Amino acid sequence: MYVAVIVELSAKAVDKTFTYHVPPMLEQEIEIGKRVLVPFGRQQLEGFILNITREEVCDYPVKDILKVIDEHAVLNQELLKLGKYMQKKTLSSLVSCYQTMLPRALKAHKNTKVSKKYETYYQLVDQTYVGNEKQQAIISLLKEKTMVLKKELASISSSSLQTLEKKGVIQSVKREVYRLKLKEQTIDDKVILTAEQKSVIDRVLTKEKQFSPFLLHGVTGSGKTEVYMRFIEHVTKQGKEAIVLVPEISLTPQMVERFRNRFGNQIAILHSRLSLGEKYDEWRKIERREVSIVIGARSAIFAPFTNLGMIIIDEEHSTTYKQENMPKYHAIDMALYRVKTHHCPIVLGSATPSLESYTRAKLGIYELLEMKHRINHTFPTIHFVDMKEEIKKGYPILSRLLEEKIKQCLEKKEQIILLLNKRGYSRVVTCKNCGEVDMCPNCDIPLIYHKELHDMQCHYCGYHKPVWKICPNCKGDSFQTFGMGTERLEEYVKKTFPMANILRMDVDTTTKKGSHEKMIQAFSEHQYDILIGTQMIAKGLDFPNVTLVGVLESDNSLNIPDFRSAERTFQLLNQVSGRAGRADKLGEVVLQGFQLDHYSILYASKHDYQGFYQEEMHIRKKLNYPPYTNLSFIQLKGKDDQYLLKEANKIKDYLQNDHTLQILGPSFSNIPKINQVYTIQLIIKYKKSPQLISKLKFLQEQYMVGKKCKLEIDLNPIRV
DNA sequence: AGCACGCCGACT
DNA sequence: GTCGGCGTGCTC
Repeated sequence: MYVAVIVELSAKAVDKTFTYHVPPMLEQEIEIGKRVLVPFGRQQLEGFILNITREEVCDYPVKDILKVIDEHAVLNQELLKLGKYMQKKTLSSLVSCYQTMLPRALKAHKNTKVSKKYETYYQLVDQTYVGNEKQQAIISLLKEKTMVLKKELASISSSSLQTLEKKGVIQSVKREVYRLKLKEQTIDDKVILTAEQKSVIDRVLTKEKQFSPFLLHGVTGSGKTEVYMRFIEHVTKQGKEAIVLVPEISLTPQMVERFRNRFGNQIAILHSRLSLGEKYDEWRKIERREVSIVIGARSAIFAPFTNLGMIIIDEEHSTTYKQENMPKYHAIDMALYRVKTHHCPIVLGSATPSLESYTRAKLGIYELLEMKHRINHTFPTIHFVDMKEEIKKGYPILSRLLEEKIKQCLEKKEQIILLLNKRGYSRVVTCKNCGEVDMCPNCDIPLIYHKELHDMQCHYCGYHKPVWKICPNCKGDSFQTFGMGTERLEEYVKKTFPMANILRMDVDTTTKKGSHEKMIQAFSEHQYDILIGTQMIAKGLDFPNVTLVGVLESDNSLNIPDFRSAERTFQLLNQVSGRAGRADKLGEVVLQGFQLDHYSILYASKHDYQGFYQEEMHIRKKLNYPPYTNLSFIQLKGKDDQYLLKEANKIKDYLQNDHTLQILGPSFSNIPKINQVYTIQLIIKYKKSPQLISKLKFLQEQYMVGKKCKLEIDLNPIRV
């Protein structure tokens, strides 16, 4: 017997299978999709079995496999095929595709330390034995309950426990335990469906046994989650399984809780804030069919179910569904591929679908479902405040209007969310005398002042240093600061409203595991009146008592040089304003900014998706951007920026031979230098180009070795 | 990723 | 004359 093995190394040169002989001892154990340990050159590596053959003719000496690692295959046939599809879609090595589909504990890698966790129990074997007092206490406990935890018995007397085991009176049993501990379930309040919800459910379920992609366009507060739960209820009743993707599950604990309350232990949860052991356990629950529902972030799309009945992707426009490092896959691509194999529906839900998805719905590639009404029938009122005026009048942080609204809100004992997508205290520190700016030595961007830690931080490379005492340039000792972050906003709001309880949520305050959940919990229990936070608080939070949302620098994201910045701004504002006034109370939103007449902000304030879609599509057409064209993205990274520029121009010349391609750049990336490494990029626009993939593969090979720079390719990038 | 092979500069 | 630099290429 011989096996074709792909080894754990992720380099172009080893992106192929290697043939090994299977010693007769191991023949029983081998199976496609299992991991094996093999000799490879002078080292030993792990790899996946991709094929098994009886005979093999080779012109080289074949080595034996050393060990079969798994009892059960970690990759089933479907996932093996999906990995090949991912490889094609992302131009990454096949083995890296397989590795990303698995939790760390099951990746083919020598240093995997994560394993199953066991608890030791004891049971009584000899019913007749009579011992001393301590021993009898243990025995009677075991007579009462057949299995008792070791910890519990050892607390009576660990030495007696040992004696009894040695004498064969009792016996230890190991049981696998799952590490993820969840809160107790509460009562599930199953609501009465609206007509809109009913018709959406009916429409999808008529196609439950075929590949059928749906785009569910439902405004915030229209009850999408309830619809998802009904789908899942139906699917699991048919004995099938469902996957639900959410952008970042640790930010949406309420949603998980609702699912858990309805489906209890049928759910596994997968997201990045779980420990490696917890992730592995959740995976095992799926593998052993102990659950039929998975709710999780991007990588949960690879849940090894074999009888999928539906995939639901909530907030389908979210950028978190695209992996930023290699393999740069998009979860929606993977999901579509899976539902095709399983002949089942997929529901992409959003209040603000991506232009690409909405266009697909218009073209009939997706079936469009709409939910236009909020369950409580009100949209929040939106106020605009031009900060140019406010600054002149001496209100640079909170406008007079927002301050007044906060006051009113606090008097009514209602809650407030303030969003500012910048962390730290102030953004730039300059010398008053000579204007010198404190910059990051590794990244060429200004350092950000953090008051609590009293240091200067770089938000890109993590570099930090003490605050200047004297200017290194002119020896001056007075400085001024520009720009505001959440830390400063918190300080200001505390000063203005000393009686209010204020909670700040950003990367700096949520580093500890579980702190997210605790903070959100505390805020929802009204332990705080005002929640101040970055982008991370905008997603899917559902607080019935929040009646005022203030967005500071709401037009900030428009200044990012990306053709999707208007779309992002629209999505963010829509989402944020959806947070206010969800229950019976009327909500209000205050948008502060400098260019509030921008169409993305105007349409967001009118809750007019259609209007935004039309206008943005018009611009995309004029400028030849997706969805009217396809994009590919090439990045060159290296320490010598002049060299990078030369190489990028060479690449441009090479690609420009092909007249189906339009090349933009080379240009420096948004953050030109991070950690001493420069990034230069090229954007490739095309309608149809049969040659492109092979050209990109050629480039990939050229830059594999021997160059002073690294080349990265992103097909269909979501950030440029 | 490792590790050897191999072909050019500064040393006992 | 040799030691060692790391560019190139191979690993079943």
